[in-house]
Amino acid sequence: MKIRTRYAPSPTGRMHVGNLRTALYEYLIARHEDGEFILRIEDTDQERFFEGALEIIYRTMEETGLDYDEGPDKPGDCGPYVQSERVEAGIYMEYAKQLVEKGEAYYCFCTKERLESLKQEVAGKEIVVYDKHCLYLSKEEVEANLASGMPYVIRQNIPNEGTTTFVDDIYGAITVENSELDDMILIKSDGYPTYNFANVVDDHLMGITHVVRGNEYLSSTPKYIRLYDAFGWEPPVFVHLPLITDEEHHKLSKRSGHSSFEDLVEQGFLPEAIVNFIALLGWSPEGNEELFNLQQLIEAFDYKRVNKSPAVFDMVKLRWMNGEYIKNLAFDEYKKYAASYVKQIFAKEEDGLCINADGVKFSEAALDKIMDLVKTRIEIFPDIPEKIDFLNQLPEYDVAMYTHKKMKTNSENSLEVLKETLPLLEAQEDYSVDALHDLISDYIAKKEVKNGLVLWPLRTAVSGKQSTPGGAFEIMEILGKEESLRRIKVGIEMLEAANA
RNA sequence: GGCUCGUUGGUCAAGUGGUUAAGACGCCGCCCUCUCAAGGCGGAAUCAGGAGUUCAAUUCUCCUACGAGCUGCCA
Repeated sequence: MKIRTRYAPSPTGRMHVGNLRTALYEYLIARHEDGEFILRIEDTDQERFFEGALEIIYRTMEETGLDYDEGPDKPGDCGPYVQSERVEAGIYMEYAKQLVEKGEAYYCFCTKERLESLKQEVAGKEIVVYDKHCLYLSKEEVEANLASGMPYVIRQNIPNEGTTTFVDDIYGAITVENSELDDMILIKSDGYPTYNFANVVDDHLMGITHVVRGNEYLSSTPKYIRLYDAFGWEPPVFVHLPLITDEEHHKLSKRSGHSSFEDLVEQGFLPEAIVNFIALLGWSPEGNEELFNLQQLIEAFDYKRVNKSPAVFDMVKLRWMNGEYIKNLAFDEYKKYAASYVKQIFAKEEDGLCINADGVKFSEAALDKIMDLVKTRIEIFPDIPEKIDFLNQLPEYDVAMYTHKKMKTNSENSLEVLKETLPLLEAQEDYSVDALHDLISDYIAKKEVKNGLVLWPLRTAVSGKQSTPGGAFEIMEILGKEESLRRIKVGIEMLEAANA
């Protein structure tokens, strides 16, 4: 039989990474076996409905590459794919009534007040166990209540004796006492089904073979099993996933900065890297490889290798992985993301040219060089500005920076090097890296000193920073002759003042 | 409180009744090097605790501890 999985989010906001991983695994399980993957919108909670959430879902599926075969915007044979539309079609009520007729469910007219009175406090928490009060209403009473328009819900009738067992493909056999299972509500008083009910009905009607969902449903799954049994339906394969936590081993929260896919993208992470990273949270491939694109994940994904224990969402490793993806990006692709971060450091932009605080103009080619320099040195795009800010303006730096023990430089020999190279650089027209390299190498060779003795002062003068992406030649090439010379002269003045 | 699930280095994790208990991130060191990265090489670091089964348990069983989830007219 062909595998069919579904991703069934509620449109309540941004897509949480836990949900995204569930969607990913559902997608992967289906695609690995050449099966079908469908999208179903579970908007049965009218209060939590969030305006734009549907668009977020579509966009996220698009950006992550999780294409589905059927969904609200891709009609198939099992529509509609939005639960509120299915409510209008009367689907859930019809099935609920079937259950009532079978005695597997019943109308409940209990008021809020009565339910309140059932509340008990245990260990600081309020819990309600429904007492099946309305199960014992006579048929006449029920008819009369319904006729009078009294509000009602429909509840599942679970016996107080016996046990219910199901087998989860990851966690194995799970058994619970029926007496532990509450008579959960199937149809709410507004006529909408609860998640619990709609899920079972839709999964069956849509031919879902593998139900993949978070661990938090593990302990309520026996109730679903009883629903399948009550209908006489074959239950699907259940695949429950371990949860994802923050560094404190708590459920991911908004505060921790990794709560949603969109947050991550806004922080400068690439969708592909996010997908790759979350795929490895709760699942591992057979080999040692860790970098997988979606296609490779489809091939490698054997859901039997999903593990049981919760996983911490490690931002540090995500950053590393994102850096790997950035390094592997083709330059043109990389440029699309990086350009705005490079441009933002400059004072202004005129006629497509970036102009720095001192009026130095940077060509398109110079910008490309900057981006290239920074490509292997960042993990996320927002890392760029602070690495190249010195290009906008020579920072105020301490002369002490010219003194470097390992380079064997000090303020005296640094001054000497700058003064000696200045005329050479003034005479030089070609400021390409290669040409500068030849020029200075020649000077170094004649002077018979180590590279560092010359290049450290030059790089310092031209950048004013302890560390920079690229070396003296690269920086001079980008700054151009005029600005490079100006900065070297500034260095000479500083050193002369210090040595005086 | 009850129920359910989980526990291999700081983190992601492989693995098995007998192994020197993989690999990755991070950390540390070395090499390369004009700085920072990248790259290369190396290092420290793990089977929650206790019983039992067994010739042998990280692996099987039980208990304890700890953690998480559920216990909604939320999903």
